[in-house]
Amino acid sequence: MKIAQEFYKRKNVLTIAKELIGKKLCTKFNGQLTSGIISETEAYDGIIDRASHAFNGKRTQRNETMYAIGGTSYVYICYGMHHLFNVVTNEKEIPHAVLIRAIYPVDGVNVMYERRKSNQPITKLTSGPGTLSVALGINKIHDGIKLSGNHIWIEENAIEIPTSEIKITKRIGVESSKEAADYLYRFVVSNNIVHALMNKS
DNA sequence: CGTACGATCTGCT
DNA sequence: GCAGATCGTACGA
Repeated sequence: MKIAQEFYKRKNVLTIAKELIGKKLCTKFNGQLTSGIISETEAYDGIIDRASHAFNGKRTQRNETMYAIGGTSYVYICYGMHHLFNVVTNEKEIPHAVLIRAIYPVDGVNVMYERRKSNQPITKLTSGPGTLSVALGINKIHDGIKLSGNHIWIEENAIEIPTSEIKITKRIGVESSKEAADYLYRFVVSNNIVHALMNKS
């Protein structure tokens, strides 16, 4: 069951980031379905968040998609080679976003191994924001597409993650963002926990 | 135009 | 734990 757009249009990006944990991120390109349980997210709180690309209302060709309506895909290139996938939230013109930092592979696992060209154990196959994009086949060409479509979407929880297993920490890689470096905007459940929960049911 | 810098990953130690 | 890879993007001249 695909998540309704109302979910993404809500105002509190932290709530959305936390609730995305346990949901299933899916892609389908050339008829190949791949998906995984979202196990790590980070919230980027718009123009008042120094770590956000849209801090202080900054608006450029790269981050234009952040100003789109909630439920839009925002993909940008990081360190010149990694395609990072975000979900835009809130209303149009309000540049909130949630970075998906890790998933636990579910559908199309063999396809994901091929795309990654790696023999990692399954808990490590898509455990970072760059690697999950490779595995799911997400590129910059998918920047700006709607999650209500049939290429990239998110489905309701496949499993329930106990709240006690979700850790809340500072965000990764934003040390230089002054006060924003200390915000507790990261939500994470270990892929080992997800692995155990998946194999129980 | 030229330059500096990342919301990272990998492999080696 | 750390250095190196690697290049699109932003921004100043």
